[in-house]
Amino acid sequence: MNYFDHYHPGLSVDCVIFGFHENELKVLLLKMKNSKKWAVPGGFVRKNENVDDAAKRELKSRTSIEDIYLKQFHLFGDAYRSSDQYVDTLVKDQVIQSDMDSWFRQRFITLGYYALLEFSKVIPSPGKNAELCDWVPLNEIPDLILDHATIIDKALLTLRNQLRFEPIGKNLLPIEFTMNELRILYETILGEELDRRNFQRKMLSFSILDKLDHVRKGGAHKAPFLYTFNEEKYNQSLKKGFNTVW
Amino acid sequence: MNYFDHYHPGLSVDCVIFGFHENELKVLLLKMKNSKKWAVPGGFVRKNENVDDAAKRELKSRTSIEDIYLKQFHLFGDAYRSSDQYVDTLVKDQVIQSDMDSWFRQRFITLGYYALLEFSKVIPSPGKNAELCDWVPLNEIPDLILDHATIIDKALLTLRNQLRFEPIGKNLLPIEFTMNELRILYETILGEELDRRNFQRKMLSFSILDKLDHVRKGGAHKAPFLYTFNEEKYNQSLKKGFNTVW
DNA sequence: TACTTATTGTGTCTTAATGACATAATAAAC
DNA sequence: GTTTATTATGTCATTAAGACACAATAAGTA
Repeated sequence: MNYFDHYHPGLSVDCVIFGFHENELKVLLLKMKNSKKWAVPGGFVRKNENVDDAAKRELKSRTSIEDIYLKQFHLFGDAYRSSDQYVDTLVKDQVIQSDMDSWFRQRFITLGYYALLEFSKVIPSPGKNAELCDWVPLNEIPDLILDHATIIDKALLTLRNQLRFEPIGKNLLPIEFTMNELRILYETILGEELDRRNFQRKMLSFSILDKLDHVRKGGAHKAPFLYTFNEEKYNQSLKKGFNTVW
Repeated sequence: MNYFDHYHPGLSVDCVIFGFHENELKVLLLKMKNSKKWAVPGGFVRKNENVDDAAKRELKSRTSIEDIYLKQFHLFGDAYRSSDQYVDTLVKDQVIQSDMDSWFRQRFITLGYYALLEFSKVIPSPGKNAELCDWVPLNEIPDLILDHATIIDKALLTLRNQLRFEPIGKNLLPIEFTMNELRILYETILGEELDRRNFQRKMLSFSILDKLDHVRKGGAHKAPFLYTFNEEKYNQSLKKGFNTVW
């Protein structure tokens, strides 16, 4: 197969896939074949395919999930973000066949997407170019290829700013969750501690959560109430926006 | 000259250039040769050029301005955002020579940038592919090629959201301006009226403006004081951000 | 010159949001 | 039954926001 015939030249998409598990924010990464380096899942764009759809396609094949909260956040377009040395190692390690050499030696720009999804629903699948596909906590990111560390940083930064416009917990948490879990998610994304009581007051003031009549038993101490997003109210509030400041 | 030898394939940049003049927000547009349609200034990316630099280059050649506040805001990547019919008219109207035909018939994705600059400093220059380069008020946008109307809409939307992170007046207004001019700029971008007195209070609370000791004479009625951005305080505040909400 | 007019400069008041913190309730462990 | 850690809820002072009043003044008018 000749890549030049089927894909848009010099363009890739990379997806920073966020999940929340055991009170930690994690990203789904691929371990490269015959290498210690990891990478953000990514792919190429078919000639007649919307760029957004290429990202969706890659996401589905890595996670098995179809309906995904997915947003482009930045185009990484520096002239020398890839290099010949990098492709040399790919060929040497037999990650790519030598007949694809000229495709991979192109200059590539890459469009970064971030995805939010419920950890437990994901079935990680490495695909044919990777030997492993796994969740990695944000503070344990391993050595990454190319500028993928930058791509993750920028995704997190965008997510942090996006928090002002949209309560992203809806996409990252399971149907039922405690206020504590929601707050810890916010703290992780914002990188700062929030007062437990004030957070709850503010969150409830948005009127997008339903308090359920049962609690999460099993842990030590007092059992916390469970909450769920009220889809209808959530969508209504989303139109108006959640930030009153201007 | 063969475009394929010099430029990154299937990629363009388009710049939505904002200026503020006579209390109106305007964009700099190009009128296409032999056509009634207008376009946002744009260009291609050289093979060894950062994408950002390609946008800067285009901006400099249209406005003569070197140091520009410029931000990428969205990649427009739908598969059929261009069309063969469109290129047919370009060739027919001799906007492009027929030997460039195959270059222009590629599928193009385009990266949208918005620029903020001081109206009076700009020297509009149409270049060789347009017959006119002129400022157009936002509510008088003419018929535009391709998806350029969408590109402008999205730029304005991004600018509106950006207002929460950065007082963009600094880039759009001349050194000295009245509080009234600053407020009208905000009202235009936000698309809503703001209370004159509350706006002033809020703006001054940021402590990034210096009140000058002279006023703007000439208009009828009481002469308003002039203000200027205090560069040092502005940059300090920018680090912390201007929005207290989360 | 004195008056009119439209606009600017500044202040007040009420209400809402935020930040800091206190206390009671309760599930699990001892 | 008691202890312990956590959750649920409330209070209070401070700050920000929204609505609006009134004095000051430059230019035009009589």
